[in-house]
Amino acid sequence: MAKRGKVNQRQRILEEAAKLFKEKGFAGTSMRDLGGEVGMEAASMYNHIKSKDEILESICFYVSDTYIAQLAEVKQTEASYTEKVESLLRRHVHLMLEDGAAVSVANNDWKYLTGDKLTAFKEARKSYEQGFATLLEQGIAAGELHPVNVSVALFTILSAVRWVELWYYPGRGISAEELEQNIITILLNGLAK
Amino acid sequence: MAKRGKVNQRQRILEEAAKLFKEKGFAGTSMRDLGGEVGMEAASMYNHIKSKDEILESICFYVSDTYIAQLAEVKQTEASYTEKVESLLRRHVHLMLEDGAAVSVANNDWKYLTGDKLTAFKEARKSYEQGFATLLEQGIAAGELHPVNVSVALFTILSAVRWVELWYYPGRGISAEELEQNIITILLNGLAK
DNA sequence: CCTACCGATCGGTAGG
DNA sequence: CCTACCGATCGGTAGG
Repeated sequence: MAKRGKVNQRQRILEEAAKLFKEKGFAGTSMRDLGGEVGMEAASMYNHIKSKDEILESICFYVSDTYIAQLAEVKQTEASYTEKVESLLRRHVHLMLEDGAAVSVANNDWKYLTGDKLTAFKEARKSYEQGFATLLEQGIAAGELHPVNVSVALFTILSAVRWVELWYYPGRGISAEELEQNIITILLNGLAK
Repeated sequence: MAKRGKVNQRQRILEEAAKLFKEKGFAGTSMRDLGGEVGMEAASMYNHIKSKDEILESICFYVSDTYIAQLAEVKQTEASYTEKVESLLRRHVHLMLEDGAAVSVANNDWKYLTGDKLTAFKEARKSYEQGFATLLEQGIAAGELHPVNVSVALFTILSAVRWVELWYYPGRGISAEELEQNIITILLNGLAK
């Protein structure tokens, strides 16, 4: 029998919640729905989590923390700016493939955060965007990248990856590596010959 | 005094609903919230609409109908495939700028459609995607576009435009024309030099 | 971890 | 277009 510690059960609740929130939205998912997936009465889950809001917070900050850590990793690398952008892009695709439900929730349901948590999440996101934008600016200044509007480039890149989670599953007729390479080719080299 | 016919009031309800659904999600918006924005009791709106679900349907199908009409327009044009793709892209950005809230709802809240309407919406979307994909395939076959995976290219393009509505407002330090041109440059010519 | 239950809020209807 | 109200469902608590 697998051990069912408090931590494990909490983790299970968070994982099932991410799947349900992605599918039906935070507001569209009831604690009774979630209980059904976890195999527990709604009331029983309150032994492992504080509130429905706290579940959302855990998922959103897990994602924003990961993004920020990845940016820091890439920044301290010794590589050209083009390579740094490419590397960050690959990490985006990877996280999407590994933890797509959580990324989806952080992208779409962060707006249901409240108070301090909402403020903190917006700040984390802004700080990540600033860091990424700086990378693009440096790449342009160094003559490595086309002199496009940095904000437009930033959001185009960030959005371009978001569909992956809705579309990709192994056995799609394309491997994860090919998927990644295709996205990078389109964004770095463009569609037109 | 402006005339307040039944049709006008219905239109106002749909417009306010699109804004609220975008902001708080379909499930997160109550009919009382909506009544507050429209300036009417929740119960009174039922003289103009059949149900909350019907509001969502009207918004989603307005958007999918528009997309499909734009695709048909572009397809019958005499132009290179690259130009057709560019033209379709420009229309995407335009609709986003003109009717951002509705586009946002069709992108994010279509999942709350039910029964026949859900089926019909999915089919409309699939038919649009097929049509767009065919354009890309033809462009590749003609040697105009890089030989990338068509599905990957399609979804990368469609997603790359979605952030516009969340970010852009006149006075952003960039005009609508520049915005459009930057997005097209990035997607067609790529970021790297 | 469950049963029983709370006050609040939901979409929607009746009747005027 | 409003008042009054319906049954259903919500997030969450008490007590065991």
